[in-house]
Amino acid sequence: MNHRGRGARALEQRVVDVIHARGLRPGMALPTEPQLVELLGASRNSVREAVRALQALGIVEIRHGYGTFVGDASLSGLSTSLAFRVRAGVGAIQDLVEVRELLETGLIGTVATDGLSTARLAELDELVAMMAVDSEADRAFHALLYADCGNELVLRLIELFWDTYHEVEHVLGEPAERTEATVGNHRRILDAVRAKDPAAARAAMQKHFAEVRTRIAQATET
Amino acid sequence: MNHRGRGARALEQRVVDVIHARGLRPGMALPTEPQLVELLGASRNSVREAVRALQALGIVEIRHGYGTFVGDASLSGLSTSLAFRVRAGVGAIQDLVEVRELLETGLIGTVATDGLSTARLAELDELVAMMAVDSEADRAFHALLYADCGNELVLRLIELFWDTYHEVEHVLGEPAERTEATVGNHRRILDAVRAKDPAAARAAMQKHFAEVRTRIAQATET
DNA sequence: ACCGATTTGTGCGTATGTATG
DNA sequence: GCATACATACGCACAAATCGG
Repeated sequence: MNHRGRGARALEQRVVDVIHARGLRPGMALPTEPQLVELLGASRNSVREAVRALQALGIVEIRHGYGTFVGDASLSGLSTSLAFRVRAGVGAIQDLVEVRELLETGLIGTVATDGLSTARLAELDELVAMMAVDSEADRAFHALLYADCGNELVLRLIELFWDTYHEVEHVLGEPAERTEATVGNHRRILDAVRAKDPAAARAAMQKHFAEVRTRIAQATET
Repeated sequence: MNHRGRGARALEQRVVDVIHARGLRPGMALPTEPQLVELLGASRNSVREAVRALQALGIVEIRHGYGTFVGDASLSGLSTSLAFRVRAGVGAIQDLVEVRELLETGLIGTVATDGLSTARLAELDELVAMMAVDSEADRAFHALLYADCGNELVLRLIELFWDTYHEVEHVLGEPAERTEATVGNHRRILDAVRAKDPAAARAAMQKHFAEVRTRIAQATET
């Protein structure tokens, strides 16, 4: 047994340790490859592979011919991993929607309790109106609904799941028509938020996702 | 000279394409490095860097001296990315815990409604008993609680957020003692599930996370 | 328990493309 | 345009790990 742990992953961690030890912030430059080779006592290949792995996780950002910089660890790694997962798995689409439902039904309760500004409500009204003809309005609606919840992570996650869902929806399913039912569901959600009625908001959200699920079930059966 | 597309990311995608094209399922072997070199027309180092990036995302699993295999995209490798994000100040620990709370309070309702087998309940009883002395029992409890929910994705996500939380907890805070209050909260959750009382289960879960949040608030103030 | 084949891990050298000054 | 520094890519050789005979 190596007291250093598995060689491959150990190097990645040591690069991260260098970042933390030097107090490097996102956007700042890492030591150059020769410097990392000298610091970590490993060959160029090993260092490069470790840095490449960290790039896949969004921890560092490599710019050709310029240098390696600290990244912001965006959720792009989760995105590609999820995309692979839904293509490999069978029931993965339902799982994806169920996660969205868990997050959004929970969040809509707090949003409805706290309430939204009249300006924000007006923006959402407009998005609902456009939803019948513009599929992008749907995404914008869900994003804007939780924009003020103060949780950046859950915002990114909802956007990420939404994007992944629509990628695979287009690949493996029919183009979902923006039916009157969909628009009506979103309007009910918005009305409940405007009335500051958390229970009604949750119920409307559940009804919305229930219809999404049935639409998926129909598409996957064919 | 080289093929089109950005060298690094393009190779990763092409390796993934090979997996999809051959219908490789998780656990099955990828072509060997020399074969990938032949298939993709790239050097061995480039292929290795691409595969290492995929390993960081859990898409493939590399076993020294044996081969490279399709991974299950367990998302466990992404905990370092999320942990880095939190430590870099991009996201907050509270956000992380809030996402866990949203997922688990939503899930525990369905679990309590459907009920669990007596065998599963006995296992959970045992984990609660061990929780006072074994911190790993806490993770196992939350994992086992939703093991039968039929949603593999949400399971992995809960594991991911739990691992990330405990990584940053160890780095930036004191080792959290398994207090009697923690054990009691988990017992209350379990009792509510046994009684098939969704409302009580959700309430117990919220109480659990409320105490986690206060513990975080105390740690971040110091 | 050893051997040998296979596969991944590591190290080194060199050439090329790219951004900065 | 030129020079410098850097990342990128390629090729080769050897070490380490695993499996099956």
